[in-house]
Amino acid sequence: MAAASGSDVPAARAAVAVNHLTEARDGAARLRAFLVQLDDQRAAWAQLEIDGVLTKLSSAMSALDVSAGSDGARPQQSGSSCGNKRKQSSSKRSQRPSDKKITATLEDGHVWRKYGQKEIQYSPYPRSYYRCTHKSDQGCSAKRQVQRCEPDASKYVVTYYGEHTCRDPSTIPLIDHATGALAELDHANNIISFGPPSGTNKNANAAGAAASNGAGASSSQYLQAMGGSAAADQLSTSWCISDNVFSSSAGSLMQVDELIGAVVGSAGVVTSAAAPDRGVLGGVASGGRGTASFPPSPNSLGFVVGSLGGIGGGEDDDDMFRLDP
DNA sequence: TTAATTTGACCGTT
DNA sequence: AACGGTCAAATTAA
Repeated sequence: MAAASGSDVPAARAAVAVNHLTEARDGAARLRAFLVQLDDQRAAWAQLEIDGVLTKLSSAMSALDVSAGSDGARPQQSGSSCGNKRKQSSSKRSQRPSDKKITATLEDGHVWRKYGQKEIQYSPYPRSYYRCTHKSDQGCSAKRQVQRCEPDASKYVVTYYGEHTCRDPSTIPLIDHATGALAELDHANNIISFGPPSGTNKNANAAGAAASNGAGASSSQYLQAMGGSAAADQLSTSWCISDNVFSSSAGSLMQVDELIGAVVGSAGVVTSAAAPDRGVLGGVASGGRGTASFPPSPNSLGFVVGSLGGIGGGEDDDDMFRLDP
């Protein structure tokens, strides 16, 4: 690459600038690390912003063509001093989310059933609780919570808990060959699978339903940003894996996780490979009556799942696999 | 009629 | 005692 460093900016001044940039980057990284510890949707939003700042800072540093200590920002997570969490009792409350993301659509390839909604303190928007539709069917323990994003009401903060153990075609996260994240299906082998394993994506009846109105408006542009019709073959919602940070400046889908370092360290930020979206959109638009509740899960796919003769007991579900002393 | 959503009550955790 | 997660009866939609 053309060195050209000296011609535009005097080396001395460039060094000073880089020094400041480095400090700024470190500060931003620390702030982000702090935010990660907060389990707040606003914090998540702030992280997104900080990611952008970090990217810019890195770019600026690169532009100055100075290699300012690549160690730069260290995550410093698990704040040994400032963030001492209590205990992690094995209670229903402290089930840690396997994934958390800000998204514009509620559609994620799985079929959910809402079982509750609560007003949350200090939050203008209620939180909705969903569980996998196949909980009663197959005892699938996956759950998710959805809440409008406070800084940007057109988006949602979706937090996932547990993994899908159901075998319904519509809920099987197909394997992402790119990542090679196979194996998942293994532990659930004992289940009979109907129909073709992959090809049968029921591309939702997206039926352009898209631009319906109000709420939907802003989401359409969002979808477009996410690459439109990403082949349905990779809707892998990467459970627990979470190693990607989607943060194209235009704003797209990002995963909030504790992988601060990944972003901070490198200038070039990842690219989104798999948008866990199927091009369905309905979701957002349809709901909305008077109350500020969430739209029902757009599960228009009528899938008959084979009954697997008694999986487990059935009723007392609720506590997933946990035994309360 | 069945299935999904709504909504207030209940209960465990903090 | 407050808050948040879940239950379950009532209601609505398909």
